[in-house]
Amino acid sequence: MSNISDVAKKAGLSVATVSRVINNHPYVSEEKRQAVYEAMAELSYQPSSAARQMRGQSTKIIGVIVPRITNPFFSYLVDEIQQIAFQNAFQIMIFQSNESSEKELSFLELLAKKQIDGIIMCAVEQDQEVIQEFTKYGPIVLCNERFDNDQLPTVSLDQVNGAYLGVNYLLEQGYEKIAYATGGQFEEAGKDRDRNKGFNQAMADAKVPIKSEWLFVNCHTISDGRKIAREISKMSDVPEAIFTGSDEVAAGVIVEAQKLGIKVPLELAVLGFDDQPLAELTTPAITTIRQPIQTLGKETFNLMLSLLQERPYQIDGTKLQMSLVIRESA
Amino acid sequence: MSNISDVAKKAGLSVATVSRVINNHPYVSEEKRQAVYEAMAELSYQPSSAARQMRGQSTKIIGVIVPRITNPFFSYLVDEIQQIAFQNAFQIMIFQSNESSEKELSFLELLAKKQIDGIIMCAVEQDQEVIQEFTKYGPIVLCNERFDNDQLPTVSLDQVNGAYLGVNYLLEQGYEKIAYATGGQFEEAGKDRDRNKGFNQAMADAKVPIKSEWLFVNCHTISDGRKIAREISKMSDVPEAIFTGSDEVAAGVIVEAQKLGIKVPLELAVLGFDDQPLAELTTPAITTIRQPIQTLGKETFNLMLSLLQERPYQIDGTKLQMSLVIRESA
DNA sequence: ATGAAAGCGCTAACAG
DNA sequence: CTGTTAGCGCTTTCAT
Repeated sequence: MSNISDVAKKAGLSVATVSRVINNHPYVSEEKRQAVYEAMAELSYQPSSAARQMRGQSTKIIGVIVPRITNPFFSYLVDEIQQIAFQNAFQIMIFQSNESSEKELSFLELLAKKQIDGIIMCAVEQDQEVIQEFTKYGPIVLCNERFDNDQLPTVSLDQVNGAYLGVNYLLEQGYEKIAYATGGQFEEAGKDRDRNKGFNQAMADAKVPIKSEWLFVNCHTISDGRKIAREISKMSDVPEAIFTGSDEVAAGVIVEAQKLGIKVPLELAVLGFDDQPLAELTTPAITTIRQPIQTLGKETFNLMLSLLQERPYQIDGTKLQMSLVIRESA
Repeated sequence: MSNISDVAKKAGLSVATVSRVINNHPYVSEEKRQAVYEAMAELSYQPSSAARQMRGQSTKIIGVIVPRITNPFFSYLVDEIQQIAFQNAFQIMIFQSNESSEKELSFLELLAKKQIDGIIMCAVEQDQEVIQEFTKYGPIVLCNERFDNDQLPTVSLDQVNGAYLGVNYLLEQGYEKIAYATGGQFEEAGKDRDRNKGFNQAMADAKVPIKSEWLFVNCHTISDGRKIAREISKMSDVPEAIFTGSDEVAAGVIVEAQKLGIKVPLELAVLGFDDQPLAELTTPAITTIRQPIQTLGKETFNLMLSLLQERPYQIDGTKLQMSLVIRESA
């Protein structure tokens, strides 16, 4: 590997001039600039990123924390972020927090070590104060997660509205006995609180009571969905419809319900969330709430970029709307 | 951020000693070692990775190239690799080549820039010589891809056998009019050539002729699968079964076929590949060839690690067997 | 067993 | 416009 002084020697110039050319500084004559380019090409020179980093420059790497990459919602989100990062000459480093706050902390520390320029958090396990503390090392932006008093730069979708949209649709279809599967604990302040709020609000607006037996917590996977279907099948008072937190859960409910002889949507209407590819694969296909993942990813990265460059950025919220996709399951 | 000399000062020792402690060198008295640890803790000192890299040390980052992370096969593979990388204190950097050889090349160059220690290629777009060239900068291991005369360290599954297994099962079920959807071009030397070989072999062994109209090339997605179903429905001579290159394609075929009134598996048996979660979601559920992704990921990373540490590693091929998972679609 | 000091490759004053 | 030079934080001889 050749270094900057090899290039300088070859071009018959000083390292400073070479450095200036690399960094597109003004005040270099066109003639010498060309000479440097030639020398770089001949030596197939690549500036050492380590050395540049040490000089306090950026790493051109953004960390992205997700709970788990195998969840299609996140793999699509990461895909989007990575595409536009690549266009901007950034690499991204994916971290899976696996709902472990220690793991998350170890990723945050990479920012302190200056191994990455910034972090996009699509999952958060720490308290706000802890995260806030790390912002002094570099920008941290929250993506589709938020704290109630958001001090941190955040791009998020209106989950309250998303849930309201879904539950309200169920209500409009005439369903009143509505079950709900949340990814969190159905707590005031915990995970998925915004969706819970939307659910509560829609039910309250329609003056339909919520039945606590029909509340399923901590549901994320296909097999969680299957479990729900089994539980429902054993109930004496069964719900007519269920609003789930993801298409995967919905798919699980549908598949298992049918195995148990429960007709969907006739005996149990199922509403998904996300609009993942698999939503079209089940029979019946899943009616769901579409989250604009592409725009979400794009806006998040743009916000990160503007923070890095210390220029203002206005998020275009109009493109971040949830929408209802009606198929067959509800 | 405090640096090594802050720690040295605090501990009343030299930077050299601190460095020795950090790197677990011998010849440091237990007493001073403790003093250093204390000072590090008090200052919450983190060695700068940039500085270490510049000293020719490793980055503790492995790059992983996949075609696209949204493909569940790869997201599960990456998940597995990342889990065991984390256990070994490595970070992984995911690159999506999107079937573009320029993109792939730009990732390979990160190895030359010493920004990463090694590369795991789960997709390859370059010629072998090009890749070989980069091995002088660090280890490159192929994962589930291979060249015919493999010079490069490789962990791969027996795709010939996998395909043979599937097609043979179809044959055993009495199907003779068998269609085949490959991810490549059905060429002797191109992509998916091993599976093609398995297909050809199984058909030849059973003395069943291959019909070229029933060969579909370049199929990867659900919508590719749908397209196939539509084409089949228009044929005058229709196949009785189809062997696909992935569960996604199979799912697309199934969903669209049923929409068109073709009964699966009665009128068209469908065989998938991978055993992805979605294989259980369609009606009928997909009969498929299971690839041992977890073991594949683990063996690949272990091989990389051994290369990095320049010690030998024997891949345990017995755990890398394909298997047939019989469900309902064939 | 410990410390002083020489770089690793690069950028950014500073001087011309 | 261009060159000289002092570090960035760390590891590693080479002394002691």
